[in-house]
Order: sequence, then C-alpha cells, then structure tokens
Amino acid sequence: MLESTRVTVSTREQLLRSAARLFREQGFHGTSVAEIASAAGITKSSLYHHFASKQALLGEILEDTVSRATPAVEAIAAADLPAAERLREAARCHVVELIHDQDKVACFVEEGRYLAPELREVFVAKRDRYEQSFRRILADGVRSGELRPVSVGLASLAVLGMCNSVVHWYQSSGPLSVETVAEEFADLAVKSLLREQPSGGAEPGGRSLVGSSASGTVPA
Amino acid sequence: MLESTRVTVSTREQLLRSAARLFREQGFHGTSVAEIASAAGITKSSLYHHFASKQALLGEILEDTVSRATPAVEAIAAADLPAAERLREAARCHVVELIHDQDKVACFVEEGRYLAPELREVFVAKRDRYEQSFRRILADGVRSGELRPVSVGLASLAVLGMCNSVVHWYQSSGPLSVETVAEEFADLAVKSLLREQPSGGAEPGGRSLVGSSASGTVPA
DNA sequence: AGTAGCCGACCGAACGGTCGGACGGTTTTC
DNA sequence: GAAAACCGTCCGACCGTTCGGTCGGCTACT
Repeated sequence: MLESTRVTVSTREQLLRSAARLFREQGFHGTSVAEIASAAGITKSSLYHHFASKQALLGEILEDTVSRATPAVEAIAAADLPAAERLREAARCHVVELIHDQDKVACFVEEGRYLAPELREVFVAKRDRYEQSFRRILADGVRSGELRPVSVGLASLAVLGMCNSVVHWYQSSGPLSVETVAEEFADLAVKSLLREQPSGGAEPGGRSLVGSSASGTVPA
Repeated sequence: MLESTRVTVSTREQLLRSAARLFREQGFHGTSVAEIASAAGITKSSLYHHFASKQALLGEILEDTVSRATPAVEAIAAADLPAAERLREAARCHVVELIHDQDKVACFVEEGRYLAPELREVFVAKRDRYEQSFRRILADGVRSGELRPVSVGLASLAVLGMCNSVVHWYQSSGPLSVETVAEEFADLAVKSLLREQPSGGAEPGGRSLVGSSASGTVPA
C-alpha cells in the first residue's frame, strides 16, 4: 500500500486549501494564481505543475465538496425513518459538513457559478442531485401528511438557503459550537414544515439557547 | 419645477443599473469598467465623469438598496402588532423588495464584502441596522412568549439567510409570482418560530401551493 | 537516466484609471 | 444681437500594473 496517512499534507492538497480559503475571502476573480501559490509556499510556476488552470483548481474544490457531502445526505434521505426526522438529520448533517470544511463549501455555494461553461454543467448537475435528497424527504413528508402541504421545490430552496447562509457568518473562533448551530437550524427547518406541534406544552427544561442577541457578529 | 419624471433614465442611473446587473452576473472583480460603460452605451472614459471609481459605483448601488429597504422594515418592526404578524410582514416585505430590485440587492448580499475598507465599515453598519429590525421583532416575540425561546441572533440570521437565498434562484420570467414566494417564505419563517400552532386541526381548504417539484429551476 | 517538483524570466492581454481635448447648449459680456 | 466664456458630457489615446499562463532549466530522489 503506497503511502499511508501523512503528517504533512501534500502540496497539492495544500494548494486546494489555500485556494479555497482565498476564493472564499476575496472571490474567485479577486484572487490571483500567484497569491494561491504563495499561500501554499510555492511559486506560480510550480502551481501549474499540479493544476492545469485556475479553473481546474476551482473545479476540484467543488468536486471534493460534493463527493464528500452527497453520500451522507443520500443515505439519510433513504433511511427508514419519518420524514421529519430525516429532514432534521439531513439539515444537521448539511450544516455540520458545511462548517467542517467551510472554505471549500463556501466556494461551492458562492463561487461555483464562475466555473467555465463545460465544467459548470457538471457542477450544476451534481448540485441538483444533492438538493434532490432534500426534495425527496420533503415530498415524502407532504405525501404522508407528516409535513404541511407546501410547495416542495420552494420549501427545499428555503431550507437549503437558510442552512447555506451559515457559511457567511459562522466563525469557529466564536462562542457557538458546530452542534449548537446545526441543531438549532435543523430545528427551525423541521418546525417550519411540521404539520402539528408534537405536543401542546412541555419540552420541560429543554436547553433553550435563550437570549444573547449579538451571537453571530458578522464579519466582512 | 425643473424636469418632471423622465421617460429616459439619466445616464448615471443607467450606469448603476448596468453595473448592478453585471456585478450580479459576473461578480464585482469579474466585471470590467469598460463592460459597464459599454452596457450603458458610453465609453469607459465617460463613466469616470459620473463616478470616481469602480468602488464608488458599487458603494452607490449598496446605498440605494439600503436606503430604500430600511425605512420599510423599521416601520413594520415598530408597528403595534403581535410579533408574529410583524415577522410575517417584515419577511414578506424583505422578499418583495429583494425581487423588485434583484440586481442591486444581489450586489448588497453578495458583493458588499468587496467594498474597500473605509466604505465597508459604513456598509456593515447599515446592514446591521437593517438586521436589527428583525432581531427586535424576534426579541419581542420571545419575551412575550409568542415565539419559541430560541436564540434571537441565530434565528434572525436564519430567517434572513432563508429570505436572501431567493436572489440566487428567482427569475421573474418563471412561473412563480413575487407574492407567492414572499408569502410562502414569510409563512415558513413564522411557523418555524411560533410557539404553538394556531389551532389543532383545520385551516380548511387553504390555497396550498401543493406539489410541483421543479418549480425554481436554478440557473448559474 | 528518469522523473516529480520546483523556479526565474518572460509573454500578450486585460485591467483600473488619467488626460487633453471635442462637441453642443446655455450664460455672460460688450 | 453677436461674440466670448462657460459647462456638462463624452471620447480616443494612453499609462503603469497585474493578470493567467508558458517555457527552459535546475535540483533531488529513485
């Protein structure tokens, strides 16, 4: 078996990470190839030994993201659980994954549209397939009566839009843990679509995350 | 009274509109000043007669947006109504305004971060003030018990993130009317935060917007 | 000897921005 | 009332810089 897990990441992966971070901070067009190379500790010429073009760099970032995230939500969507629970789990998974690799996912959400036409077709198809899992869950829930009879297309765009917005303001150095945000957002998604509240009253002492207005102090 | 309403918009406004459209489509850094000028029917040199820099162009687009949208939601936030109704109205207003001037608002949401540091401070402050209206409504609702005891900061980011995502996929040429989207999204926002469903059962025949999966076929 | 990785030097094109002046319509001056 | 001064608007030509990308060659490991 050639090469087990390394301590130092490969130059190639380092380039991808630097590119993702810079694309996220400055945008695809606002970032120069020389900057990316410099952030990875090499020169622009050397970068072109690893990647054919700036476009290829972006393409691979998106590919990484989608190939890691899609299987997880597809498994959740196919699970033998009530739609509401699948929705909660999918939204939670989505947010966790998004924060875990925030730079790359931010590129997926924000910079994917700058892909050259040929690569963009592939990208859009894969993104659609990802979103399909959410539509499937919602459609199941509406059909079974578990969820309110909303427009499935509209509602899944709403849920994904809500969850995706996390990339804009979340900072791991802040006071909020990944799990806190993920569960709260999943909860909002489920409750916005549930047909009826589970019970009239209790959820007795529930850890409630009350107050604290200025939690997510937004940068940029 | 010098000059009543014109039939042809001023060159200046034409430049702002062209810039907003191109910034939205290609990003701030992906759009050249010459492109903007050309789209407005003049040359790059002439553009610099109306605006001091590319940055100033972006700054004015954001200023236009915030100065039009803020008073509306602040009035709603200050109205003498239950928090849930104010939330519904604010979200509805937000989405309507967003679609009405989609190009400029998209710049506000996506390209604002590319403002030069000095202008960006002002921009962030005004955006915060806008968001403050939503936090105020949510805080009122939580305090009065009308809404669930969620984190106000987190929930308002969620609501705004959900609503803002509309700029990414809505197209006025599509099958969905502005009002349909606005009301549906406002409904999702309210229901995700309401403490209890208004009644156990009915909402009898309610126009339900059912089905139709592939409603918002996403471009880009 | 081969090759993976890296680099300095370079290329043409495009960038944001400047400059001096042309054009036409008003206002001022004699 | 004609001439002169003015002004908003526009343009072509140009500036220095930076861009994405290429190329030939150097090094080090196998």
